[in-house]
Amino acid sequence: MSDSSKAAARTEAKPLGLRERMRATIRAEVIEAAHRLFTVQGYDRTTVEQIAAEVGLSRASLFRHFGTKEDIVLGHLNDSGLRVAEALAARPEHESPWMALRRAFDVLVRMNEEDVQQTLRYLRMLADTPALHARHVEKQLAWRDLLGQEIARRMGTDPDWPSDPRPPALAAAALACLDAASSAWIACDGAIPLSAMLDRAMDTPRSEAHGIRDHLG
Amino acid sequence: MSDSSKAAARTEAKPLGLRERMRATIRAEVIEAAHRLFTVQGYDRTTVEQIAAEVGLSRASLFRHFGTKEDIVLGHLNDSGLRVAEALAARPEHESPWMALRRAFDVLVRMNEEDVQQTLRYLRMLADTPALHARHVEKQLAWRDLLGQEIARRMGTDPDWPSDPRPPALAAAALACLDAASSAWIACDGAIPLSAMLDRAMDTPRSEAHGIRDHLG
DNA sequence: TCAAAATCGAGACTGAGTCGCAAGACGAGT
DNA sequence: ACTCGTCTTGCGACTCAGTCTCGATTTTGA
Repeated sequence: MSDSSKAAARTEAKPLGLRERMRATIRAEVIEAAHRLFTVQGYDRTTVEQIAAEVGLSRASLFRHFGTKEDIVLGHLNDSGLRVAEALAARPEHESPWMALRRAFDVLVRMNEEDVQQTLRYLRMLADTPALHARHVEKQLAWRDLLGQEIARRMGTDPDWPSDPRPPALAAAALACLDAASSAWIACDGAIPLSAMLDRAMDTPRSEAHGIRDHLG
Repeated sequence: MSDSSKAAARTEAKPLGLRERMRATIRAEVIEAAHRLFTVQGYDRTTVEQIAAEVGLSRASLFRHFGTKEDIVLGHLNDSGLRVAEALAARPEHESPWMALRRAFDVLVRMNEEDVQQTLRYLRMLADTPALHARHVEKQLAWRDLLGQEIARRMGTDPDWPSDPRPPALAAAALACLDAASSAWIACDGAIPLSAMLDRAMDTPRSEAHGIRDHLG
């Protein structure tokens, strides 16, 4: 009984102590303060010291919560990646990998639609801050591995190709389409829905090659 | 001592030599010394100070030749990107964009084949050095813009889509395939030719959507 | 209530990248 | 050949990100 009650207590009741909750609160506070400073002064002109002072923390303590300055901005992307991966795994088996990827991205589309103006501002900051640009795409490499694994499962393994480049290539190509669609989306100020951009971008790699070939006959 | 001899060599070898010549010589010297140190100690454990000392320069002066530490390793990639873009522009007009991209990459394949072992070592260092990973990805963005422009020219502009995501999506997808092919190539120690990996990776986005479906149907 | 564990602040330290200044090389005019 | 304005180079000093240690404080679990 003590086992089950303990297990129940850990899982059902709040295993989140004061510490955990405080940690989450501080994280949220830091992110908000940092975004405020970033939008006013720009990312590069804002020092970690300023952010720490804004929330009453020391520089060193801030680095305990966020490993790097970039994590303050990009930290949540890890979560997003996991959610996309879950959505992909939940797609029906008979769906083609490419279409499953397209549908998995709908999770992001919905998240973006929750507050379009906010998202536009955020993506714009990413776009015109080179330091963040590099990290942002690096995060997508993690996504690629996540998605590529599921794609590989769906495609099956080919004994002739011990290291088959196709699953990661497919995942990365889809992410490239996502990026291009996002860029086009912010370029037109969200006038054309992100979902439409994504449809058009992801229709390309699949239809273009043989489409053109058919054209040439 | 080696400092003075090297300094003397630099100033006496070309007393009337042009600055550009000197600059190129120094750049080459730095790159060679840096690569030597990197392969021995690893990228992260080698400081710019060490590299500078190795070639008899001050740290600050080294940064005058290479804007960043990463540029010492990745500087030549800008050139490579231009060459791929040239190769793409030189492809016949009737070729499909996707195939033209595939053929443009042959420039890189040929470069890699010149010294396979050297290339493998170089790519391996890029692969397992996170700091370089970020820059490597950033270079890909420059390539994407370069290639995307030519792709857009070939595809023509659609007045309905002022910012069409398809050209950059196609270019980025191709580059994603290139990356996946390279990764798979180094994963199998070059046992399978890079060109074959690239063929397989780039065949994916085009054939998968209907190819797999045909397979399952 | 008490002891172990985790967190925090402070400060020193490393290393990348920037800036301003002085010294040297180049090219042209005399 | 001389010199003057300009451009390049080298270097010391500086900022900032990120790491580490140490001692003090707080949370947690019993």
